[in-house]
Amino acid sequence: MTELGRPARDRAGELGTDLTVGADAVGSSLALVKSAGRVLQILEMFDEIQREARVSEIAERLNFPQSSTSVLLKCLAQMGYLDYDAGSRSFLPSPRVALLGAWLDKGPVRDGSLVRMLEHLSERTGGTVILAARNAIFSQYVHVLQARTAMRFHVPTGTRRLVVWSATGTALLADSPDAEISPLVRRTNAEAMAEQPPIQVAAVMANLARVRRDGHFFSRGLVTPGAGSIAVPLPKRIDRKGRPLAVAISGLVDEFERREAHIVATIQDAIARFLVHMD
Amino acid sequence: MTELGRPARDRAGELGTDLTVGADAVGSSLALVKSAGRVLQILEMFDEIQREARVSEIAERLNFPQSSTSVLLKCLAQMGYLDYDAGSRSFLPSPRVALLGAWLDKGPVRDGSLVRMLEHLSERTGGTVILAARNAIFSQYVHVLQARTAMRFHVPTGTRRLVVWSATGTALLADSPDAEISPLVRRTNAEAMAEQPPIQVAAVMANLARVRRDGHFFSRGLVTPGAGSIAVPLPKRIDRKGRPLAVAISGLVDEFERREAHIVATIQDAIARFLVHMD
DNA sequence: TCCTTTCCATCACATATGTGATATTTATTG
DNA sequence: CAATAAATATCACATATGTGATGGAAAGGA
Repeated sequence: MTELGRPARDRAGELGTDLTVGADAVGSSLALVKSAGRVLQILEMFDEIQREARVSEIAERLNFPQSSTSVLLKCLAQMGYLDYDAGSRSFLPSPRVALLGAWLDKGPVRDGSLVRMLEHLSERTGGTVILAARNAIFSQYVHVLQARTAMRFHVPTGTRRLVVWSATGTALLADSPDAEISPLVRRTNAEAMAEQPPIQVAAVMANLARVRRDGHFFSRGLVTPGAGSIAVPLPKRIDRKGRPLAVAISGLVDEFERREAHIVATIQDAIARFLVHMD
Repeated sequence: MTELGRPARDRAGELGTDLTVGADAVGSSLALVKSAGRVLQILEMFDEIQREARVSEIAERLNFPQSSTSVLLKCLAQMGYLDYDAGSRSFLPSPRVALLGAWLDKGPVRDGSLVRMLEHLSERTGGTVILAARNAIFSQYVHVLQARTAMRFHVPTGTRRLVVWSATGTALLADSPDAEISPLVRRTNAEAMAEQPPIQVAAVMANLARVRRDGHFFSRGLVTPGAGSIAVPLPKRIDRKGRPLAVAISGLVDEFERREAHIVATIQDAIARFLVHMD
């Protein structure tokens, strides 16, 4: 049987250690087609470690059984999506995957300036840096740079939060017309009710008002107790199709209380500096 | 130049119509894990059409059963790799996939100048433009721009040719030490013998000598009768890890006979113009 | 509006896939 | 060079997945 409970490394104890924030990433029930999800998890894992890896490491990191991992990797290599180095018995994404999503963005995503901006933010703030996009009723973390501090929240790529009730989600909704909000909240309450107490439209609207007024949104443990997130909507047109994107920095709420102004300034400066040259 | 024997499916009638060149792309026996391959085929298909698509179209293009396609696409959307637009019932890769392979190349692949070069070649020559990388005993077509002419060979992305016996393969091997060739030919004969008569080391070496001397290799129906390909090795360092890549233009062998010098010049000019600024 | 056509979701069975256990291979150590 | 440890491949079964068939929903036409 699969182990649905969180593995031991996730025991968050008392804020004294590495908090792993809930990751419904891709696994479990979300994957109607198991290996479909795994393929992409593997590619995303490489995105994170940026070097070759061997079967055992991949199996361990992603919590796949070793035997399945072995078969899947071999298959991906045969198809030419991974290169296999027999000497080191290690795998690495082939040039073929580099082209997979390339056409999607002629702008900052493709030329790397968006990623550079995220790296810059990571260095400057030390916090967890998150790039989020909307997916149905969720804000999904599309790219995550883990925090550099000793005490940190670990947030896997692919993590999802309710778009109407999270820092990144609020930022993503900043440009949506008011008329869409209320139906969205209803839908959210309908679909995600089991896990959350119902969300109030008024509260969501209040958050939206703030992000629209201030240009950023500070969530004080909106989702994860102890965690603060400062989210900022990215300019439209970052994505080729104009889909909204948002950045957020996450860290300890107490620390972020104090540094709020500075962090906001850092983010906005970074956006201005790194994302100017859009076609 | 000897002409290799080949399976019946390549015997393409009288050259009067659109020849579909054999595509062992990803399907069939190659996919030890069916849906793993399909996921990537889907992403590659979007790369080709560069717009949203609906279930039926995707199923048709890729020859997947509609029911399976439906489930798989829904799953990918749930995981956030595709965006689903309920209005048009269409799917499109999300920004999440744009980042998948981005880290692999800081250079021409990532910033798009490689792709621009390929597009340029497509416009200038009208032929099928192929980017190939090595995968075990194969040269695999990593990116393909279909020809613009009425009479054309259709070559799917993912197609594989023997690296020791194809235009792109010969170009890929140009920088390999001689000592590697003979074992590679033996391995090829061992693994692919059933489909091909044995390949002679001497013939391969002769081809290599030509590509090294001329900087390009013209295959006159080496694999596909009626098709000519002119392949040129790309400079090392295009790929971050220094893996070899090659471009090729394919078309009618008779026409290419005449245009050979011009096409070679066009390719080499394009390489010089588009791929100069490598880090 | 109703009829026709196209497109998609769903079902239940046949089958491909995932997995724990185990064998095999490769690396490490004495 | 054994002997041990680590890593990966393989096997056979349990199970998740793929699929043709079917019905329902949306789009198009009269």
